[in-house]
Amino acid sequence: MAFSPAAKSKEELLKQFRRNEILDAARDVIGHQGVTEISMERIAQQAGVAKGTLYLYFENKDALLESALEYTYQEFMERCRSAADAATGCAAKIRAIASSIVASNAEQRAFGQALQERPELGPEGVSAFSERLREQIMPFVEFVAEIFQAGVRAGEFRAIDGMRAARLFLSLMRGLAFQQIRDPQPPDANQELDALLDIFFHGVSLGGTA
Amino acid sequence: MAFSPAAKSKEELLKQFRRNEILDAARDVIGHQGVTEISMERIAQQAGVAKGTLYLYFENKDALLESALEYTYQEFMERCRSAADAATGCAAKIRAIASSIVASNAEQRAFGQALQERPELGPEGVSAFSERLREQIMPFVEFVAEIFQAGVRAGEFRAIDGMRAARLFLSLMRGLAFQQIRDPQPPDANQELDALLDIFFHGVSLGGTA
Amino acid sequence: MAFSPAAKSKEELLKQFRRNEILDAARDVIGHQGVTEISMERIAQQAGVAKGTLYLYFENKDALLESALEYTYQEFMERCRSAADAATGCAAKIRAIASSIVASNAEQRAFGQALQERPELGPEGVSAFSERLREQIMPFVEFVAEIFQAGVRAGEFRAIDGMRAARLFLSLMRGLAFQQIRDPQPPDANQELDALLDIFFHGVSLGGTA
Amino acid sequence: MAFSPAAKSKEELLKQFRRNEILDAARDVIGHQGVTEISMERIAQQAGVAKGTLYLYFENKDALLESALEYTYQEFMERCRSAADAATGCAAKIRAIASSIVASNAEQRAFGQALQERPELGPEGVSAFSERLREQIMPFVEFVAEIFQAGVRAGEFRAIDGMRAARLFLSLMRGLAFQQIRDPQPPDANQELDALLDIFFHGVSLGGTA
DNA sequence: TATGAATGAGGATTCATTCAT
DNA sequence: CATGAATGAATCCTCATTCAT
Repeated sequence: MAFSPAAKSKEELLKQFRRNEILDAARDVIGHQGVTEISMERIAQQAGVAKGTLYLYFENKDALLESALEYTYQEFMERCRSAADAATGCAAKIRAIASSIVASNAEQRAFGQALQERPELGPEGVSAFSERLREQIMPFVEFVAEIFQAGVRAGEFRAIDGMRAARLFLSLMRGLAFQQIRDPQPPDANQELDALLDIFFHGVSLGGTA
Repeated sequence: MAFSPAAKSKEELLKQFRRNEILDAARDVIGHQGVTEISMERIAQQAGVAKGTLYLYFENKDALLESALEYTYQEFMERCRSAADAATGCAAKIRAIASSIVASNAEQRAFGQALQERPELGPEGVSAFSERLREQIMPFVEFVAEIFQAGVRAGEFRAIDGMRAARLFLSLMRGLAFQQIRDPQPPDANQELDALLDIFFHGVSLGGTA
Repeated sequence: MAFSPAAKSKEELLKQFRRNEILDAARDVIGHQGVTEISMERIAQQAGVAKGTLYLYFENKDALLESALEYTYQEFMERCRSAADAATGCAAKIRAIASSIVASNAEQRAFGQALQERPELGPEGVSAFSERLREQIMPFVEFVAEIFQAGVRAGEFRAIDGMRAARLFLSLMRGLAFQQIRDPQPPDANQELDALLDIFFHGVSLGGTA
Repeated sequence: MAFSPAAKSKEELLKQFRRNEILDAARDVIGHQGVTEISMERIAQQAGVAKGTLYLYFENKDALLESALEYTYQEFMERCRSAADAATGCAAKIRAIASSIVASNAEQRAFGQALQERPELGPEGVSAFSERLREQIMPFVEFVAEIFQAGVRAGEFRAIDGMRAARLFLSLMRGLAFQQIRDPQPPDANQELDALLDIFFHGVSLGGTA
């Protein structure tokens, strides 16, 4: 009758493992078919399980996709944080994050999708879906914002608003991801990145700060 | 108007008018439900016509959506061009375009959607759909790029690549649109725009041009 | 004309004329597309009138098709009767009818269709449609039957039942029509007819009448 | 059975069984409504399954209908072959086939439909559909033709062409089926058959072979 | 009388979800 | 737990029919 704690945790682990297998599969499918063209059938195939099994691990399709996006985001944001932590100086941290994003993007085209945040779910934010994604992403945006703030305090950056800089920076990265994904023959990502960061850091204007 | 090319007879005009009514309806629905969640039923309701009527004006759903996006883009790009032409100086032209976009966005939330270029169609970009949209947009991107080039030649801007600057600028605008659309209580768009353009023009770095 | 019974006023005549034009068009379309694949649109195109106009002359689609089949049958049966009347001897009359059918069939592929009597309308004879066609055809079957009866009385034919012989004969003709219509490279119709009539007249058995 | 080729596992058998249940249902519906007026809804009702289930067993409506006709034809032709094989003498084989057809027809009114070979698909015969049916039927027509040829060689029949005799014979059977199906109060099928075969075997002419 | 734009019921097909095994 | 056959709501699209002009 009584469960041995070991057995229990083993089942827990197995469950977790299965869950992640499914999320990996979902991410792959997202990467190949885009977020909205996905069918449960296809995810099940990719994960090597039966359709019904998906419902043992996830409430429904939306929950699964949401988890898959979260999962991808988490991994990606983790990577960015590590890269930032390893760098010295705020500009360097920003560059490190940018490089991480470019690398993630190269590895996981799905990320490019995820980054675009399922805009088809509508601007109203009605769907709990996009709401929760926002919640996921906000801490990361704030993390980047703080780097900018620190840079301002450290005298590395102008007196800009951290959040705005963060958003502009991430828009830039999204645009780059977009180009790399959509362009049939995209230019070298790192060159492109350097050129864009140059503009981002120094502005387009000739005269420097007003 | 850009969308009623040489409409002669009364019937032609009426047909054109109806067509545009439907496209308006589609744009509204896109604005409220996102591109992929739309049903013909819903568009028909919004347009105040029967489902079958849609098929008198458009081959099928994809053709209708494509036209609706084109329609929105055309109108929007037209507006931006006019604003740019009316401004003197390259920086001023860019600001004028930015203001147009903010205004368009305020009026037509659907535009925010359209601007995001149907990413759900998948990374492959295979579909003739997204391909045609790219073709629509490219001339506009080049138009903006040329403004930057002119600015460089005129000594208003640093020696930046026009296309990259244009893409960065449009990413910035997309990010702003995104914020305005998604944020439940977005900050004032014009203030926000000014702050972002400040960063865009002068960069985040303190030292000005390297 | 057989189908304009006592048309008096000019308007009546015009109406009758229009009606027949439409029926011709319908027959042509039937000949090209089969009975069930026909659309009112297509008939209207062929007749050179607007869709709505069809409804000025016919209650609905079924009534139109029914009339078109009747029209075709009438013309065809008329032709067969004339041919039979012109021939001397019962076997000769039968041959004459057979030749008429082959000729009609060659001219009007639609006839082949019509001859097959819209079997898709179901065996139950539920539809008033197939019922009325039966009524149209019966007199003609009886006309042929009487030729056989006369042949029996005249000593030209064995003591067979006229109706059965008529039905067998018409089945034979239908089979021939079927072959000519469906076979991608049908053999010469007249040769084929002669061979079949030979079997029909003399039977397959070697010994003659038992 | 001809329709369960090498069914091994229990699941295979079950699947085969379900498939046949659906085909039976389709055949019934064809028998009642004709080939073209059928809806998937109706077939599903008759089979006692949901609409979607039909698509688990058949690609689409056309594939289902095609299979249903094939299924009916196969069963019917199998039956005719068995009857023919069991009979001695060519005339007897032909009679045996005729009896089988009459019996099949009595049991399965749908057969009468199927026998009429979907003429609504139009004279062009372009559709792969009717093409495949032709391919199904041809071997059977040839089978009957060979019986006639054998009869000629054996001195039972006159020097007739086997294929033509076969076609005439099958036309006769079709005509009989038609009568039995359409006539509100059809005469006794066997009496009718005997009378028609009498004409078929001995011809209508008095004089025997010319 | 003639038109043809508009209608909307009807039908094929898909796919997320359930549940008996 | 896992399965995958079955379900049926939802969606696109067609086309016979109507009716304002």
